Amino acid sequence: MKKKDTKGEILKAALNIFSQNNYHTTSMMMIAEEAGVSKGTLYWHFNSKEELFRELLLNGLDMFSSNFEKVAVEDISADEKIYKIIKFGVEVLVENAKTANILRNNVELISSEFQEKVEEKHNQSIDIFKKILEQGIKEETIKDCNPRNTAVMMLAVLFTSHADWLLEEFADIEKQIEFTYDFVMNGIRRKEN
Amino acid sequence: MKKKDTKGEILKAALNIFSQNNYHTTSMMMIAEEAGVSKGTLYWHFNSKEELFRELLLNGLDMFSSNFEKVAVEDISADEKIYKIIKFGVEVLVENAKTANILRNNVELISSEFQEKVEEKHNQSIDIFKKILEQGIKEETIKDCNPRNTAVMMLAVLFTSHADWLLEEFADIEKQIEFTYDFVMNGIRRKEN
Amino acid sequence: MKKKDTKGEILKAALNIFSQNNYHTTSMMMIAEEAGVSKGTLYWHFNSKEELFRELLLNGLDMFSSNFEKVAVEDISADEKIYKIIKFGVEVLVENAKTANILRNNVELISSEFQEKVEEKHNQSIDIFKKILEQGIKEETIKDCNPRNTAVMMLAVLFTSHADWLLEEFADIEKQIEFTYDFVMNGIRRKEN
Amino acid sequence: MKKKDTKGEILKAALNIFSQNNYHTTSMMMIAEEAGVSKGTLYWHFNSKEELFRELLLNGLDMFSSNFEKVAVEDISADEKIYKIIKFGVEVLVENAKTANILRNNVELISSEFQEKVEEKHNQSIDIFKKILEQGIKEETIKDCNPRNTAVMMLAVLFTSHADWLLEEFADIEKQIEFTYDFVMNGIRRKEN
DNA sequence: TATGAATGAGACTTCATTCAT
DNA sequence: GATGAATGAAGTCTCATTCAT
Repeated sequence: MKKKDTKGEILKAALNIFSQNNYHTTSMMMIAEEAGVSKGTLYWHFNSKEELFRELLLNGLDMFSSNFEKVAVEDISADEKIYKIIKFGVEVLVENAKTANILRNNVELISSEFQEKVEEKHNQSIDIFKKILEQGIKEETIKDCNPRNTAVMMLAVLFTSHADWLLEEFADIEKQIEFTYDFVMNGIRRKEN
Repeated sequence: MKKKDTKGEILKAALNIFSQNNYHTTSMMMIAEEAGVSKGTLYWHFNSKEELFRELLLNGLDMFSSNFEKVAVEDISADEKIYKIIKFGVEVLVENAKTANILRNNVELISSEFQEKVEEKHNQSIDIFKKILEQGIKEETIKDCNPRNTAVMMLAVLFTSHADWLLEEFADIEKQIEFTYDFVMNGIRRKEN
Repeated sequence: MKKKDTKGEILKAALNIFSQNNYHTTSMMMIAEEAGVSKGTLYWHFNSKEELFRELLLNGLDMFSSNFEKVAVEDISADEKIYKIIKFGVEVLVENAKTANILRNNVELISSEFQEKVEEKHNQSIDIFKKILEQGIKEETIKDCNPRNTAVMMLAVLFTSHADWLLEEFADIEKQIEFTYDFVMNGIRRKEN
Repeated sequence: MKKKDTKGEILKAALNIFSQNNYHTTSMMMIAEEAGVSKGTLYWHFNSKEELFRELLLNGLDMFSSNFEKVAVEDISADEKIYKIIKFGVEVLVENAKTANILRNNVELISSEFQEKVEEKHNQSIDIFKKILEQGIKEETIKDCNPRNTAVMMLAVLFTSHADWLLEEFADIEKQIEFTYDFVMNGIRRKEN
């Protein structure tokens, strides 16, 4: 009784292919084959390669910024918010390693119009981080840093690294969250007693 | 009486073009035009587009890892080494913004053989950082973290973020170095007195 | 209680679209949208794009040749026949501007088999004109020209020109008929008294 | 010692193919094969299919309007000018039957920008005819007609018909010229003595 | 050394047509 | 009768690469 969800199949296939390659080395043919449909079918469901890619990438970005936002408005301390965001970030990055790869493999993109949209999302996330940091400064748990630059660094830490490791040492996500949180909060210097 | 250094011109042109675009959106024609030579000339000096790109990218990576290495073997404390490396990293990233862009815009690459070489360089840098961290742990100035993961994070912090800012708040490189060093060493938590 | 005349709607829509574009720039999708039906419906009523187009074009051609024929067999002088045919031609061309455009925009066509059919209709019209001219020669009102070539020229005059003008000077159809008739009958030379 | 004139070969091949088919039924592949070069070579010499077609069509149109202009400024009577133009038109149309076919087969075209250029050339020719007719009216050899409409008709007569016949009855171009001239000047009515 | 014409594989995309529902 | 998803052939165009000069 259930209809075939071809569009879903295509998106799944595209996720696979785009995460292993990048926008330019991925061809519509590759996606069609992975999805088990014809090239024409791709164009029935999406107007262009870019539109298909957009849907994937923007969905991915949304997954982050929307959740960041949710944490940001909770009625908890900045410290807890940072922990939650890192926890969420690491978990999602691990579970959606493919999406994360698409994000990573396509920093640079196609049409500038599109690029702007991506940057906008990026800036949204940075703004959210910034506000949390400002809250923390007011609460006197975060030191009086430049919030914007610090936000950029936190995002860099969150996005750049995790997928690379998992296969190696941190099979244990919990440890990875702790590690990341500690790095961001305390840095690497040994506290002298 | 000095001959035209055509190969040099080509490399300079390629640096310009590759830093504004990426590997796949850059065509040999664009490079030839920028260099003021014909496409054929490109192929006299380089066997392929990939080889030309390789020279640029690998040179860029070398610039970092070789200097990291130099710092690593100096007879100074780990703490000082970290400072020097960050200082060097930020300065070079700023001065060689174009090369840095190539690195950023082409995380993902072409042939897997090439990709391995890039990863190898990357791992070299990580190893150097790791050793410095281990030195620091022994010296008891760095806390007892997982050195490899910490090294990855330091590299992420160093590479991902700087170009974005410069135009904005940190016209002053010194401040940027301080900021980065402080972030890595102490994190963002406020020290209670 | 009248049923929806879907086939009629399709033909009307096709007339609109084909008259603004031409066979190759008109897609089945465009016609389907204009008709407010799905592409599948088009294929229920017509076996192919060509068949749909054929119906339109051949209908258009028929409108002319059948009326020409009617005039041809009337019991009037050749002179009167020519006037009637020009009158009819101009009027119909004006009223059925869309059909006329289809005729004009698709001189060259698709399958040669089809093309032959179009040429056949064309030749039918020429033959009718030829006979009228021969009648006129016998009646000594038409000069002793080559009737076939003259017929071709009359058809050219009739079909090629009218649509272009209407918007300009001849809002008045009567004048246009007079002008065309005079051009064909008397040419442009001034009669000397 | 003579170099291969590849661009010339391509144009010749394109003329062949475009005159037998039309813009949309002619593919770049067909032209490449006819010219004995690869598809890529077409794009070395022309930026697009449209540009290639443009060169052919606009050249063709120029051939006419430029020669019309030359006749128009000669110091002869309007009557003689008309004869010369018809003579030239018929001769060229016959010799360049292929170009003439391209003109005929592509009344409707591609980009509207292009279409405007074609219409401009068309209007140029009409203007030239108009001026000649006005001269004739002043000289009292042409009757007092509407010059613009008459010009349109003359052009229609000139362009629509000739190629079709030659194969048939008028192997003799001279006769064809006479016939056309007579049709335009005197129409078909028999002069009564 | 240098050029630029030529090549051909492969990319994106369109669209007439089919067919299960 | 009608729908719309699916197909696949065919078309335009790009571009790394080669090669005769």
